[in-house]
Amino acid sequence: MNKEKNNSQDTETRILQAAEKEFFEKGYAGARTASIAEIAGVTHAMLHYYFRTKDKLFERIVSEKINMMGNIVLSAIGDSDLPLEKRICQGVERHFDFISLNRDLPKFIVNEVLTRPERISIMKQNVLHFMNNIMSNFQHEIDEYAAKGFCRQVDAQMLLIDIVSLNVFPFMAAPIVQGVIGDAYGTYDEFLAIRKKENVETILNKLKIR
Amino acid sequence: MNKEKNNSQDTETRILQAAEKEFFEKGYAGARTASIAEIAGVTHAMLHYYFRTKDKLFERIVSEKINMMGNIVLSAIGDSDLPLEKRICQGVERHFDFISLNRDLPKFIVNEVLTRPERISIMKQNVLHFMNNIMSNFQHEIDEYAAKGFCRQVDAQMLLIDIVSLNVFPFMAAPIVQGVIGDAYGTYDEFLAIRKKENVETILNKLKIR
DNA sequence: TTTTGCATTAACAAAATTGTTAACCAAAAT
DNA sequence: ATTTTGGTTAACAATTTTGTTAATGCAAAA
Repeated sequence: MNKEKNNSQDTETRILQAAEKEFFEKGYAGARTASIAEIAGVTHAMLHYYFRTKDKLFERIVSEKINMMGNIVLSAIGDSDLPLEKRICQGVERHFDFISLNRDLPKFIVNEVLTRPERISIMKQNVLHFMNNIMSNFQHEIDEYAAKGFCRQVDAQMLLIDIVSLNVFPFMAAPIVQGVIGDAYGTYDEFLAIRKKENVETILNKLKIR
Repeated sequence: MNKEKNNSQDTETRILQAAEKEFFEKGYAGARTASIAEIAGVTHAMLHYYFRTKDKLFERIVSEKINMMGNIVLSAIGDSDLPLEKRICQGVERHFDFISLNRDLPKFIVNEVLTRPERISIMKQNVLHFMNNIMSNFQHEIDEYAAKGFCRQVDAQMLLIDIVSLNVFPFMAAPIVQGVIGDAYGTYDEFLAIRKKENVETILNKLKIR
């Protein structure tokens, strides 16, 4: 009985959501504007009405995701007001959880951002500026702990790369990993829970005095 | 003076090489048969003459690469006739070097194989069969060393995933990593050499008794 | 020498994909 | 009441991309 009203806001966001799904699954080249429109439940002329071209629509998604990628990396460093071990535990876990909630994001970044120089530099501008400060503080904190003999003198940047490497891989290569492990750890999500702890351990191990 | 002879062999392989380059750079959807032909230096009708369709040409490349992927993973386990520590050092290093020589392979596998169920199962068939035997031997060896008190009782599968994670990431995410580290380690290839050692250390650390 | 088979080419056809237009409609503004 | 505005649609145009065909050349076999 209640007529559908003219809902410009709604269709725009529906197109954006559909576009994200399609671009994430198939990449820019593989995505079809007609599919996006179909997923969004609108005619494909609407897509062009709102976003003009496939390219402009894509850029909308990309710039959104480039920002997310900043958080994904920074979240791996943890809160600076916690003691070092806690901080690192928290950092690894938060980073892992972040990716778990955005499982296709790393692949998208690798394919659609890291292949184009302009986008790489946008990402650097948005992330790197923060990063350097935070990282040098982080390195200081490690150095202090190491001076007191509480941990080894590890390189903060290397540690960050370790964390991201370990956390990203089980999501990016999920089908292979699943093939290798079989059901030895239960469902894949159960494996991931175990893997998360494993990664925390691996990182803490690098810090511990032998 | 020496006339070019009818060189069917040559043009076929030229097309294959060009196809590999194009598919690796742009993926299936982004690749253009006309570009492939141009890179190969032949008319694009030749491409269809030799491989019929873009799809068939692509499958040729994919099946070749699926086999390489078997090696890439298996190389991470090392030679079973070496003592455990040596074996792991060698495994990590060989795996790292393998990827270093095939830097675009992991991305290609993630995008073009892991997204299609049929191809995943082909890969599993080609890799998994070997893997299980080798892995269970590997686990046995670890267990023996651990029983003697020479190392910790670690999970072989987890260790393998650690190795592959750590080794693959600096290549797949090279532009970001480069952005983060800047020139703190010299050129990127110099960084990679350091990173290789770092990865060996990280893995050995997981084995060492604390 | 003629014929046969294959490689090669250019031009063309077919299909898929993106982008545009003109007409239509419902609601708000005048 | 009528005009205007913006969303919506269907049909169409333009472009890009894949795939085909008929004609040509050329080297080795018959």
